[in-house]
Amino acid sequence: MTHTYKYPRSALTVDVVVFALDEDDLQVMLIERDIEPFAGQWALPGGFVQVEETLDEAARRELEEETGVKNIYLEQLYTFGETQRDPRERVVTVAYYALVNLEGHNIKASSDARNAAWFSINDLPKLAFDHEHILDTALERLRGKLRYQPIGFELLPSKFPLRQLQNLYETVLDRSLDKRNFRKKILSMDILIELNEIEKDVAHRAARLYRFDKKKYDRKTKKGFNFEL
Amino acid sequence: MTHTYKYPRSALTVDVVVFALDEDDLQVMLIERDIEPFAGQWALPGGFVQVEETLDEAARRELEEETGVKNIYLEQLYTFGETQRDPRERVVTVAYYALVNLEGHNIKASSDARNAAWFSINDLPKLAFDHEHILDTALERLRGKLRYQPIGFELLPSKFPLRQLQNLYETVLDRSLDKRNFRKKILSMDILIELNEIEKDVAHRAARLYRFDKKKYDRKTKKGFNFEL
DNA sequence: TTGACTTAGTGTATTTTTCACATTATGCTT
DNA sequence: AAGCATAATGTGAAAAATACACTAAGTCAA
Repeated sequence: MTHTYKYPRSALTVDVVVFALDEDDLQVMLIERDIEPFAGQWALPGGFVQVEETLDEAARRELEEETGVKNIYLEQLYTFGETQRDPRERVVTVAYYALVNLEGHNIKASSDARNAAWFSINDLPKLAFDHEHILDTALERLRGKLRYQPIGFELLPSKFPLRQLQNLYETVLDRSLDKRNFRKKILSMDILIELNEIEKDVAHRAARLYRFDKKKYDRKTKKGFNFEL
Repeated sequence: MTHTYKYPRSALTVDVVVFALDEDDLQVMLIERDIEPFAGQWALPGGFVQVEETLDEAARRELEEETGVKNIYLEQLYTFGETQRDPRERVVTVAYYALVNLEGHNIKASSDARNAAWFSINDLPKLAFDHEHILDTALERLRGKLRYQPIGFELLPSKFPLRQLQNLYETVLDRSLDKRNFRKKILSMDILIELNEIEKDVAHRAARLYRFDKKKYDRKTKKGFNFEL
């Protein structure tokens, strides 16, 4: 069965930039394409939007189908509509970015027939389509957003030592921060719950664990929050 | 002539929220619809994206066609893809927002057969589709962006007294600012050129005029700029 | 021409925030 | 018990934000 329209229509897709945090690097999930165009090259997970689903639904569906990742922080990034971005025909793509923590979620890096894998953003392969451009845009947005919204916690397990949080900021913002000032500032925001729990299985003094208190944060004005650190 | 595809496709449109600054209010341009659905109701300017044009091009084209406004600051806002946002069929819209200055541009508020007009954001009519939601999103974005990017100048004529700039911030952010502190801060940013010119035809002491120095701004890091004022 | 009116233009003291910086504490390992 | 690795903590100086009130300049009208 086919579908006929009076005027030509663009195809509409979603693509998702999934970020996660390694020991010391920001990682992105990529998929090895098995069909043309760009067969064999790495690309962002994504696919066609169906007419009966919203864009967010499409992004989540594609992500789960292709990587097994679900129930994550997902936010629309930008819509890319250059006329020649796909060699076959006009394809407009609504890009999303997602944040996951490597530990909490059971990410099957090759759940599908397709090959999926994490790549450090400092060591990326050549990407299909304009996906490098999309990725750059996502990274810029993540860095920007991290400064005034507490989204970084999405990249961490639910319980974490302050050192890990600082590490996250240092990694994403790509500069080092003073430990005492960092702790002072983040604690003064009063959005963390200090747990009666410490790290396990570390070969040195164990650090206290904290949890992000989303409710507490939501109650605050949000306005003027400043995570510049 | 018709166009046939294997799978059904969403229609793709652009809509533009055009902001301008009145004496004491932020204004939005709206168009009175002459066809169903929502005939007779006010809506954002916009229309279908053609397959051979980019999204930005479509936004500028529609804006000029419907309101005569061109050569303005235009930025993509968000893409709205709820399945039922248009009663006829699935329509995904890429929303933009634009900033113009009322004085500089010759805006024909009813250039087309259609009726176009400015409305204060504090006194809006009922809007067609989900355009109220789009407008709210645009306003939130404008307020947010104003805090760390010097986009406010787009709403002013090229030469302006500091009072007008302050007024802009007060109007958009919806709070009052201290005159001395405002001047101190904005001047310390060193992004304005002080002109050897003063206001004309005012019934009191005339104020000195300034111009935004985009080049100077671009040379600065931009990072960490803070227009919180 | 003068006095009243309107808006422009300016400085300082206080508080708050940011920044730079080094030592002691704790628990594990051998 | 000594050594090692990381956790945890405070203070002083500098910079930025804030609160606040008067004089200057020009227009208008009597």
